Amino acid sequence: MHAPTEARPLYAQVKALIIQRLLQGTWRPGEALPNEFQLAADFGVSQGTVRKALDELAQENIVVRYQGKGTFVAEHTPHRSLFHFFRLVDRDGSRHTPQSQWLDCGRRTATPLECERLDLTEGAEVFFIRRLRSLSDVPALVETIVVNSSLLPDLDREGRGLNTLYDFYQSRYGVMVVKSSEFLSAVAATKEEAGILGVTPGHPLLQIDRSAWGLDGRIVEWRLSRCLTDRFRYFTELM
Amino acid sequence: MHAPTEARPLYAQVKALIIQRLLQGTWRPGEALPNEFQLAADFGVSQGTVRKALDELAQENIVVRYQGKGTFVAEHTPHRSLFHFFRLVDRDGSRHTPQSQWLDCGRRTATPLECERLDLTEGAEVFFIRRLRSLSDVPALVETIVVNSSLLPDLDREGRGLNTLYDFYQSRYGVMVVKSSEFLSAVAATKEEAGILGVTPGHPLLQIDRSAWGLDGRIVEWRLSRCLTDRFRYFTELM
DNA sequence: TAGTGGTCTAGACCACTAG
DNA sequence: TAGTGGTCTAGACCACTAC
Repeated sequence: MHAPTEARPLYAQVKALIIQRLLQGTWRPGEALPNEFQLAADFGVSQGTVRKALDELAQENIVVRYQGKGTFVAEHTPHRSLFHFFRLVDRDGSRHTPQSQWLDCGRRTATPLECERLDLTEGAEVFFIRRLRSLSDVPALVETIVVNSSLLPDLDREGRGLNTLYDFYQSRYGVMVVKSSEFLSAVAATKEEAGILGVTPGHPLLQIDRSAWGLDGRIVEWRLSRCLTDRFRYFTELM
Repeated sequence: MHAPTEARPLYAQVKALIIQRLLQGTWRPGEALPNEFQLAADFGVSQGTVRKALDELAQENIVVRYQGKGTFVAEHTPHRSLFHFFRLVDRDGSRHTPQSQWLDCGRRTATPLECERLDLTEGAEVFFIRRLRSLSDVPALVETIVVNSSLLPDLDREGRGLNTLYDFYQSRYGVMVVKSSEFLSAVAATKEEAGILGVTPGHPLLQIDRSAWGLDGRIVEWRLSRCLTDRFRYFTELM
């Protein structure tokens, strides 16, 4: 039986309840959820309804399901972070693992643009990282990462020098990045960028303006990357 | 009952059979498919199995389902083509419909690069289009489109001046574009491009190298677009 | 009112994993 | 062998559409 007051389908309600528990930390990253029948009994619905909820969560990379083993909270390993969110690939389509070199970082008041992108009120404090990323030891991009410092406190102390951040956000703060959107454009390298990347000023760079959202729907991070695409290209698929 | 010789799940077999019928033209674009029970009886499976096949086809934009109405072959209207495959949006995220001006077109022997991209043997004939696309009457990009002329014969006679091609491929040839992949990079405008787009040579342009595949898995088209991103940006989402 | 897809249930059996 | 998710079925009822 279910209450007729709630308009959404049952499976959507179950899905929301599971997300709620994930946010509360009921199950940690990598941990197994109870099996379908246990969840079904728990929520007072049939196993098929739980299945539909879990299938949707699996499709959104929030849980991972293995036949014969169980359903697990998706873990943002460095490999997964890179494979999923880092879209620069070699000319032949192959992927390489980037290295990171931190150039600068610290806390400061958010700029108006950052407030807009991070959905912050004027004057809020943010933590920023400026870093150089290389592929096969060749400088590939410079980027500025800005995070809401209330969402990820002490990142400046604990995260220094990290290469992949999304897995750190999850393991350290329980913040799971589940979606990002990007605006791409072609720009000319500034003098500073040209110096870092080893090209002449004005060299065409691919600018990636990315916002990343967490499981709770709040914006976690904004980053602006300026990439050399002489050796590597940005790959995407549309279906 | 089902034959135990086939390893794939039943719903996947049903899905493949439906795709086969779509390729044969059993149901035309925009037409309704038989309802779930009719298809189930037809294929000798249960309605739930047909549903799973149709749900996957709907997710891949191959069919469209409306509660109370039926399941229809997805129609590549100009609007859908643009909304789905044309990724340039205004700075504020809003979409505009581009206009097209054909600069050149014709038949010729494919270049080695085109043979590679279109999976053609050396010396094959292709049809090409070179056109300028504008947004709100402002030149936005120049692109070269190359198609396999055996897959889309007489496109040069019948398609002259068209703005959106994917819906034409479908309505004229029954070729449905279902997937594309793109490689993006930042490049410097050539003299010719600069002239057409109204900028100075060397101006940064976003290059989009796109291949598009049909329902049968064959490559339909390759295009290389070089876009001004001063006013517009390329938008994409990662989940 | 009849026909469609959408949801929900209950139960059977299969395929894979692990001790 | 026991436990998990994956597939498949059968049937009930709901929500929406069109006449």
